[in-house]
Amino acid sequence: MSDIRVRFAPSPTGYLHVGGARTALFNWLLARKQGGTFILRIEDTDVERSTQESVDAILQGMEWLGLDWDEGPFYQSDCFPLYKEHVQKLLDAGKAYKCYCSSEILDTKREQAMKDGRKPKYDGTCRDRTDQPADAPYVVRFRAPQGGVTSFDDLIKGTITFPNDELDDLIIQRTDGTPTYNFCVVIDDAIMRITTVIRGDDHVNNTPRQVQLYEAFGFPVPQFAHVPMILGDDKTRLSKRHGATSVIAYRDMGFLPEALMNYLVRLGWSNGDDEIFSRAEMIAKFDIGNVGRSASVFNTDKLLWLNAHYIKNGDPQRLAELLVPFLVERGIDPAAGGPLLAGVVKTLQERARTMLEMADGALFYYKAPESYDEAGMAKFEKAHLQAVYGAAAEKLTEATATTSPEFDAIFKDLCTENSWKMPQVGQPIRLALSGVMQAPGIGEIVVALGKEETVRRIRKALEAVSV
RNA sequence: GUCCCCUUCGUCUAGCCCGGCCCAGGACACCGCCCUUUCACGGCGGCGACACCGGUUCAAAUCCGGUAGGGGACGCCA
Repeated sequence: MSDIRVRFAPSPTGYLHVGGARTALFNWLLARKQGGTFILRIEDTDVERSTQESVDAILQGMEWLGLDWDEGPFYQSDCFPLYKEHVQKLLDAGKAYKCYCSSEILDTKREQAMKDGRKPKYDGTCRDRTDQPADAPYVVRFRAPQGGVTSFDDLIKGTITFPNDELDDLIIQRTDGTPTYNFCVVIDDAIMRITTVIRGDDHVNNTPRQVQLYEAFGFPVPQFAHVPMILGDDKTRLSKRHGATSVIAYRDMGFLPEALMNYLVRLGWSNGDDEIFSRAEMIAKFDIGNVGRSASVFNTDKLLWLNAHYIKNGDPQRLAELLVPFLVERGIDPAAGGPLLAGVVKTLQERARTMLEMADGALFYYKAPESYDEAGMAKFEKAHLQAVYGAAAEKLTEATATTSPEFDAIFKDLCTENSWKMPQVGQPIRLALSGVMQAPGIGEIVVALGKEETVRRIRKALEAVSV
């Protein structure tokens, strides 16, 4: 048991997207590997944009992935008094000051600076102001050190140094008295005794300010690890316009949580040439130091490949349970009759890349074909089809045909007795049973369907070709 | 614009810290062949990259410098 403490701190302004999920995963992995503590904290200081729905969506996403936390969820909105108290401390120590500049003035100054090609930063108007306008609204700003540099060692990117003159006096408390993000993270991470801050690298620019805040309070500065972003296929920041980014959307598209986890862990991190990682393996092998420094592109093809792998090797019983909602969506209730779902799943495991594909492939088991693939039927003479169906129906009726070897024997007999070639028998039967040309092995289908239903479908096909 | 970061096959990456084993390895995708009663699975093979320029060195993907390109940040959002 180590005393490493990490946290995942999403802001509840939307669902859990894959980028956030990966950040959560890396935190979780580090905690689990080292026997540390993984804390979930909801950063909802922006009351305007935070919603309960988002909180629920985030928790749902984490639960689906199996990212369990040890403490929390804590809500920053519950801690306002604590932040206030710390703002006051800084004020009392002269390390923060009240600023009466209106946001309008600030905005115009910022625009002007951008236009002039200067870095837009607070000009320090109120930094040394001595008068205290009585009722004027104000924000509280941190009195950032001037001159010199602030640097920190990043576990992933190495040492990063910022000239202090690039940093301005950031607002730590808004006009309405609420604290701002950069201030809250520091207080929270310090109070929760976070030892390692793992977050997206869009935060590196915030880090020096936070370090200064830690130092102003005399808090120990945690270690930082900034993980690179996940990009869309056009190499820009992943967003809705790249398609699905929500973790739950992947579930609904028929992805397995272990596949998404495996994909995410390999995005930006690697362990030699290994591609497949079980939970236990990723925990055992994960090393934050092996995380790459550059952004990576989200590639659905590879995710699909991993998903296929986990479907192929999954437990049929569990897959069957996961498949039910997809079937119900297609108007089929496997519990209402028809072949045993786990048996159906077995015939589809090597063919489906997603549960959605599997559901589509499973439809014919529960709904006898009403029509037959025309191109497929057209390959055979009508008389041949009639002969095959007639002979097959007769032979199967006599047989037990409840196992695959049994069916194979019948199948072979049909071929030899009539001197037919395998495809001449196989394809017509496949058509009769599934209606389509691409389906699982006929033996598998027959076993799943059972003798009676098989015979029924062949007779139905016989009728169809006899009119 | 300013600051910070990044740069190996189309994509994910190994190798880089500790130069030679790398005319750069694996995986996905793609192409071909084999297996096969369909589709898939699987097997085998192919295509394909060290951003660029200079320097250091007997030797550089690996070290140093510069250039270019990309991303991020610059908010009383997080």
